[in-house]
Amino acid sequence: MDAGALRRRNLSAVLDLVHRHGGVTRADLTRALGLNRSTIGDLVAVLVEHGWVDERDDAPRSGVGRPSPRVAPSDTRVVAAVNPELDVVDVALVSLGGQIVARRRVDLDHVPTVAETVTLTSHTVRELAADNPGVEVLAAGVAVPGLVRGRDGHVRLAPHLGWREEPLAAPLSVALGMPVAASNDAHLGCRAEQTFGAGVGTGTMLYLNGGPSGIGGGLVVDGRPMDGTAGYAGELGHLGLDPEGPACACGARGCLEALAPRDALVQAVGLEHPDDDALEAALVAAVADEVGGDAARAEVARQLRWLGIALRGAINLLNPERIVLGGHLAALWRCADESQRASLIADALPASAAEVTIEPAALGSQRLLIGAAELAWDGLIAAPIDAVQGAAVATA
Amino acid sequence: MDAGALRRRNLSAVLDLVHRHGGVTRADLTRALGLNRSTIGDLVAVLVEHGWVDERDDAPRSGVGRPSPRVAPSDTRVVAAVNPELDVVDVALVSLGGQIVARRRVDLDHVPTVAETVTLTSHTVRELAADNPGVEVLAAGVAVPGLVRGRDGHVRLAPHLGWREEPLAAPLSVALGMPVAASNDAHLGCRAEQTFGAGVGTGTMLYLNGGPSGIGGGLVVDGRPMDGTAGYAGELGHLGLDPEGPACACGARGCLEALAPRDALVQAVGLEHPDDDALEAALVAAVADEVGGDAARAEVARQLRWLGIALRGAINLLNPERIVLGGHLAALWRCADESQRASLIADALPASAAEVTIEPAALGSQRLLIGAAELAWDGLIAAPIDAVQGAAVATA
DNA sequence: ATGTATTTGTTGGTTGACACAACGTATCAC
DNA sequence: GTGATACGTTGTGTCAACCAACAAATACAT
Repeated sequence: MDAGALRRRNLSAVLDLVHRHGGVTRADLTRALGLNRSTIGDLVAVLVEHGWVDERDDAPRSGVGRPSPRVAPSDTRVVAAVNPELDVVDVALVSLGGQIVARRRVDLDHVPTVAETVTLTSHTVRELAADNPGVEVLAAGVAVPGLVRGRDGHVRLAPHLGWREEPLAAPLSVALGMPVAASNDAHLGCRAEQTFGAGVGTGTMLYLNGGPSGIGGGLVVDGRPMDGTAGYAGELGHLGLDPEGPACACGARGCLEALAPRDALVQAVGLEHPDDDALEAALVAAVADEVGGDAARAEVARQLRWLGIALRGAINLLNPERIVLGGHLAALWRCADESQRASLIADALPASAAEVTIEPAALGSQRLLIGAAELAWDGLIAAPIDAVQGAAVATA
Repeated sequence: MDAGALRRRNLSAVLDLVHRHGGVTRADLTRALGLNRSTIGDLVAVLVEHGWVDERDDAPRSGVGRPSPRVAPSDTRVVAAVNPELDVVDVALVSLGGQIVARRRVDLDHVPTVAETVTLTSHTVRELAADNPGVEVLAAGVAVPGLVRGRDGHVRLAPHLGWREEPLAAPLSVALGMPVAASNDAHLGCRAEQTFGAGVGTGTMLYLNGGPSGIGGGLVVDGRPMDGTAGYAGELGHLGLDPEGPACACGARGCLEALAPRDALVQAVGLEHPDDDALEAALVAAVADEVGGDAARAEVARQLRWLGIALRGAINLLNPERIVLGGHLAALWRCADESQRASLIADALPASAAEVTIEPAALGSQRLLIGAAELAWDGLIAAPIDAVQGAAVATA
């Protein structure tokens, strides 16, 4: 590593801290990075000069001494976040600091193709940029419900959307004129929760998301997202738990996904196409209903049992610090009683079980877009100076 | 990160390359690290000056141009590696470069206590050092068959040895007068295979070891050992595969360890207390025996099926580049036919399954000691200059 | 044998990033 | 106000890595 790389690394570390905390004082930066005050001053000055951050005098007073200015993320630099789904393409502009600046859900009466997704996204990003004068869109990230090769953002298989072996990041990058990265939606949900949600500050974390099309997940190891060799890690839905269990869409038997499907919960509460919030509310109500809640209670207990077996394996394998549950798995968690919650990890090895905490996801429906934005920010935060000089920048 | 840290990092990177390859040319170092020739020259000079490496003219000639001297690890700097087991304390001195310089197995007629292990180790290390004049023993690493808290080398539980909540690294460090680290034996086997064995060069790797006391394992993520939050990761033996399966020593049901025990293979071939090599040979012979091999074939097939279900889950969860099998799991692999080998990963998601290769472990009975030595080298390689100035050094 | 191309080590000077010390400045407590 | 505290600012110093020019050692062609 040469001296230039050292500078890039430190600039990157400062920008990353500002991003994660949505603004920190210079004094905080000095403490967090262990660098000299004058060096921090210099680094911040470079970032200000390049337009990444602003210095403001609105930091909370923390005691005696000269107050330290707050280094705040620029509110004009944004990235685009995209999430194609069954009947909608969800697009947002997300600022440094992880705030959604603008969002538009483009409803469709059919499942989008890749080509449609590219053109729709491209139009929508331009519209959003036009509606928000002054913002610069620097890069884009896509959350895809399926297996995505991380290296080049190529979609291997998105069964839900009917996509198979389709390049996605490359054509979208051409259409938008900016760098584009794509990844699996659950991975990005995991990233979002780890950066801004229920997993803030954790080193090793496991995220499981239950959705209509199955159970996906993501892993964070030593504070960094772990995507596996090609980007396909985190498929917790396909842990084999019961050789005699029901057949799974993946071809095997007794996967967690087949044993704890969202549909079964929806049926148990008698709703049609509820969103996650509605399902959770109905489930909590049904479980609390002493008279008519038997079916719901039974299904919840059944799914919690399988979830516990899956978590046992994952905890023993990974010794995580935290497990974050999203989607219908969060709903299960919320309507479980204390003993059910305890039994979720009861069968794991005690040493590992003692250190793990389980939390429901915190970011709700913004999760995937924030995660996709994180993916887009990656390259920019890693090399903030090169990025400004080198990248194609779309300005409204 | 300041300039001093940069220097330390680069020194450390050079020393690490020399360690992993047992010697590299200066030209190789410039290519691998991307630093200037003069910088590499400087870094190597510092390491030579501090006694970590020697420069020799015995590099293989690689073509035209001035030959580059070989930077070889010092053969006098060693660490101690220790592996307490049921009826033996195995101790070795391991050089930079991963070579076992000296080894002594201290046989016992009983299971050693922690206190015995400490005194036996301490004596044996001094003896080995005395037998090898000139070597400096700089640190020690212990491979423990049980759960070890990585932070402080405290043994949470080693059922095999009857140890429970016993400090180990701390008293041994006092006895030896040098830094001591301890970790789980399967973790260290994993490290050894990843550094010098069947996993060299892999980014994400999974290691499973089958032994008389169960199935353990280790993980490597992005080229670095992944120990989990407290050091208990890698317990692949306790993936729950069958809710109706046999009870496991851990208290749960249907763990891989309970479904594919070494004992069952030993029984199937009718041996008593064979070592891994003997078991493997007998198993291969029995499976090839058309007349009398039915019992062995059946048990091998049964265990391979369960191993496949476990690997399915692990592959889907981690998308590893390589899976390394040790102990009786390697024996299973060696006597499996092509179709059985293929079916091991057949049920995993195709995208992940396509990228993974399975290999039997390569380092045999040296694995644990080499891994324990790696643990000891960690701190020294991370800060080679500070280590020499600061550490207590035992000289023969 | 000789010369040329190629690769690498060596040397002295230069650049750049961060540290340090001294000083200036803004707040709090009294 | 006054002192204590904490922090930003400025100029100087140090150290690590780079660079360019040169020297050395090999392979290969003639």
